Amino acid sequence: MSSTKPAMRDALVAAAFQLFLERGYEQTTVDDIVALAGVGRRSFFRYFPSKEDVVFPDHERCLTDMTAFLAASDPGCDPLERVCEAVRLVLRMYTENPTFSVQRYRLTKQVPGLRAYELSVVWRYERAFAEYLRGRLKGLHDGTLRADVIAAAVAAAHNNALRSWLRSDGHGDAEQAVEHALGYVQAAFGSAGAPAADAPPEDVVVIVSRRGAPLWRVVQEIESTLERD
Amino acid sequence: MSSTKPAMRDALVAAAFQLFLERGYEQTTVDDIVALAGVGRRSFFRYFPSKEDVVFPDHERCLTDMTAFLAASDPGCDPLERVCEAVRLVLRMYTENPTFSVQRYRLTKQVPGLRAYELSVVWRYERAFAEYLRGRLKGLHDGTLRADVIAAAVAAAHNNALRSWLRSDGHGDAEQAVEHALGYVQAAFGSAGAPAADAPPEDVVVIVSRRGAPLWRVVQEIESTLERD
DNA sequence: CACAAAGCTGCACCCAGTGCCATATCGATG
DNA sequence: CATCGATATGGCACTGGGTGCAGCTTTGTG
Repeated sequence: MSSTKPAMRDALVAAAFQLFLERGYEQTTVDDIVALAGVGRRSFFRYFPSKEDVVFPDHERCLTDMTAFLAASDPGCDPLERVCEAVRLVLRMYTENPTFSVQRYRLTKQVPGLRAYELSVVWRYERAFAEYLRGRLKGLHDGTLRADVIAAAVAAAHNNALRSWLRSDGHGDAEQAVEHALGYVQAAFGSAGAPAADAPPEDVVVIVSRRGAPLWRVVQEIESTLERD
Repeated sequence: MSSTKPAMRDALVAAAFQLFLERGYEQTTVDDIVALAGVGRRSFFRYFPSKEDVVFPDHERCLTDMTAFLAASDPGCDPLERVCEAVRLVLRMYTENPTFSVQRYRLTKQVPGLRAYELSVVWRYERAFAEYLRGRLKGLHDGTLRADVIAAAVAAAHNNALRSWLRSDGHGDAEQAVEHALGYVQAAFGSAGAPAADAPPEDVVVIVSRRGAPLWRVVQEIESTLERD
């Protein structure tokens, strides 16, 4: 099986986090880690391409899982909804190990190098969203633009909720927070993507403004909404 | 003056790019660069904290400029519009040196380390947007969430347009492309932020619908629009 | 038991980045 | 003009992440 092998890998992660937490990330050398884990230095780099990778041991797996999840989508489903579903998948990875996630959050928050690394990881998730959306929105006006913007918005919503949960030391309800944040994005782009292959082009524009709104405001709103096509 | 001093800095950038373009980034050592520039190795790190920084020589300045620009905003202006204005500022930095920007784009496209670095740079722009928007949307429902999501959307729109311009080798019209992309974002979040302090609550409802539009579509649109508040 | 494949280790090496100190350059001042 | 001090530069040695290689051990298999 795939879960019984990596005893050494887990030992390295454990040793690394123990040292990171008691001395700090930059004050810990790879030699320190392998000494504590009782393995050779070379073996560390067999399991982790770089020192930073040991902080995000499961992201690679999660990323491939998520990509596969998107690839296996029903071609008729709502693309935005599907991406939101993928986000919930990612969130689950964090909530499965709350204490670990919180510890990692504290580390990444104060070590610039780790923050940069995390950024590149998050970016890969966002790219996965965008690639999927590009495929679904292909042919539509501004398809790739929409795909990129929506992917970024979804990722930002996820991060916002996740970070607030992490700041609460894993006490709040992460699922609910993410649900709320995704709701906001879905409201903003509400099926602004592909209205499913079966729905023909439509021309419904709804503007809700408030009594007493300055006229220029209403006009602007109409213009900008129309421009969406 | 501030523009007459950094002869050495410019020489280092020139030497670095010459070597990067003819040998590749990773095949070029810092020693190679300083040898070509005819300066001491230590001086390189005096001007650039890391080898990667030499690829983005002006981002630090641009970032502080942009932050100052946002900080100097009229408190009554439309926040989203202001952020879009800031984006145009960033774009200008790219379009001022098209050939340089295109060369850099080719480098970052194929060197993972540089891509990661660029990511962290872009992230700082996005954070500047988000911080500004957080200040402007403070107190509103989901203020920070909106700020983060809108900032991400704006940055994504900018990047989408910028990258398409860079792929065209700087031939297309970058301004127009970014304008179009920003238009999409403004349509999606059309002043969903603060309706300016002077605008009191309004209650105007305008519905533009094409004859024969499916009713569920209208309802969905109404829901999503109402939720924007 | 023999043998091969895979995993682990140590070693030597490259290169980015840093701290420290010596030197040079230049402007102000007596 | 000489001197002094601030600032810019250069050289040097050192740390530490990351890699290629070659040898050793373990494990599974006939």
